[in-house]
Amino acid sequence: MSTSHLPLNALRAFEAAARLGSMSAAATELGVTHGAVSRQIKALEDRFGLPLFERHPRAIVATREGAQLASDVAEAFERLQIAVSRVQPGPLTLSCSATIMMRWLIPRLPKFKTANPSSDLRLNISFGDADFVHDEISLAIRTTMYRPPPSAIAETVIQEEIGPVCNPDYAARLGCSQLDDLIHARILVNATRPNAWSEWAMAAGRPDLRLAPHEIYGHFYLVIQAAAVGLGFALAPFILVEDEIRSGHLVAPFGFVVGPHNLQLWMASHQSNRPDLKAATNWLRSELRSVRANR
Amino acid sequence: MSTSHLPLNALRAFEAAARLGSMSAAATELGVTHGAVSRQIKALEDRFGLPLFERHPRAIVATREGAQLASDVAEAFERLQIAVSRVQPGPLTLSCSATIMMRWLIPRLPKFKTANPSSDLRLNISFGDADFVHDEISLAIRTTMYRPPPSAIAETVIQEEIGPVCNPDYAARLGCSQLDDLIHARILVNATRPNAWSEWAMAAGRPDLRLAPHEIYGHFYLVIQAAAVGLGFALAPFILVEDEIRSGHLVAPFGFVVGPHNLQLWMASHQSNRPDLKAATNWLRSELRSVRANR
DNA sequence: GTCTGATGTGATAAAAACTCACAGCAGCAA
DNA sequence: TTGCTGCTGTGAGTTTTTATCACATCAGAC
Repeated sequence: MSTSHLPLNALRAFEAAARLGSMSAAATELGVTHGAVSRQIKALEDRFGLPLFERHPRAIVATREGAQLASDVAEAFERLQIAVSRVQPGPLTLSCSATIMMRWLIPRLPKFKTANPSSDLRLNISFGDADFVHDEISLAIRTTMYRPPPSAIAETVIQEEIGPVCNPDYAARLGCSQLDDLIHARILVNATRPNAWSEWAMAAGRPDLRLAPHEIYGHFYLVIQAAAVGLGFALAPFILVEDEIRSGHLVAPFGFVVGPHNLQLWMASHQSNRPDLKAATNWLRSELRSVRANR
Repeated sequence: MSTSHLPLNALRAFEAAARLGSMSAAATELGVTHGAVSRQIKALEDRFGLPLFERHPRAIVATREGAQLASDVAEAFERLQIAVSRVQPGPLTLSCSATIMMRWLIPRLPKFKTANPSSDLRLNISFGDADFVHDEISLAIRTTMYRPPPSAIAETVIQEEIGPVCNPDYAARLGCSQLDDLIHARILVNATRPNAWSEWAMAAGRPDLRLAPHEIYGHFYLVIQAAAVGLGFALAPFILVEDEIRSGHLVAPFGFVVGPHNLQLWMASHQSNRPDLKAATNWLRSELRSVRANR
């Protein structure tokens, strides 16, 4: 089968189904009905004369050949997309966690827009692994808790500084003269960083300090919000509470210490020639470097 | 533009047109009319909002963006094709020059078929550069006059042995007691190896021997045929005249010497797991190694 | 000046892809 | 068991895309 007669659309439908593990999901992604995807995949299987999926009542599982094909085809489509995006660069897409987005990036966007008036910007909320090609991400802020994917170039920008923060009245009520006072405090925890408190205790030179969690929240900004209204202590990176501390809504009676993680910028390597990406990288790098607790 | 909405068919038409430098040629390759290709490319240009080709009355020339896109897209399609051919291996395709094909490979095919009865074989005539992916070539015989493409793994099999050959009556008439007798002979030349005679003179230890060509032929087998009917001396690799020398239709009064080129096998790297390719490679390697002049 | 070999395009035909609606399947819960 | 759910498969019919055909246009070649 020569290049001239590759069943391109069928391969795309197949790749999506294999990646998502579902024809219906692939159909949604492609903006068609599940029947269309089913037919395309059937046609592909007929053409190859072998099954690409095992059908189970609630799921499809790629066969050995199907999995191999899907992986190879996915890489080829990824390259195609990169090729096209070079000709048609989309908006500059910044990705970071919901919390950094809400508490740090969005408040600074007007400044960014002023500094980069011609930038066509789009925001993407995600944390951890990022698919730079599929999600068309240009630039991401991540911690070294995660490794950059092969399609991205990582650059460490700053060490994360972490510390316990709470409502000023709560701090006054509790009395915060020494770290051990925290034992009597309500400890608020973020589910995505379950070890944060013990990491902090280690960094603060008190690895013996065992603090039992009172509440666990799914998002960092919920933890911070809870702390701000006096429900206890959140353990927060300075970058996420900088504004509240300046405004007096939060206090950090024990200051901040350098934690075990670094903040990185991940740049889409296939977009590294975009001038707007370079500008945005420079701007973010410099803004992030100015985030330092007054410890 | 996300992967889900890449204009795959238009990109394929565009890639073919860019590669062939002509929409009509692309249309032929794709098995459609030139109008279809013209429309696809137009649609692509409209979509990107920029011209991909400069139109000239007799030719199209890719713009800077077009050339970049074509090259990237070509690589992606090449990967797609490799991915598909892994699932659907086509026939085992052997490529060599017309002369090796006619005079060496085809006479030995019955032997090959006996040794590899299950092989589905296809022959491809070409020399010099080979596009292993597009032409679906599995294995090629080439000389070191050419470099293997990145998609192929080269293995040197044997040193080419070259020598002047002619019709036995012609040799008798001329009298061939020493190399200088060639000065009075009619020298036949193959256009694809214009330096062969001087390379041979060098290899034979007589770099001073200048032999003026009398006739130039476009194909090696024409040169050999001309020599066989008594029109003069051909300078031939032993592998191409082995059978004629055995049968007495040609003689090599000055024997053969190791020439400047090696014979190589080029294997399609993306097919290296095919068992039939391994078998064919082994068979060809061993048959080629048995080609040695009795010098 | 005409011919030639290429591409562009309007109208129309063919093919491909898609939708819809329903069927079938097996896990799950009552 | 029985019905419910979430998925995939498929016949019939429709929509959309793509291709063809026939002709137009262009500028260099002869």
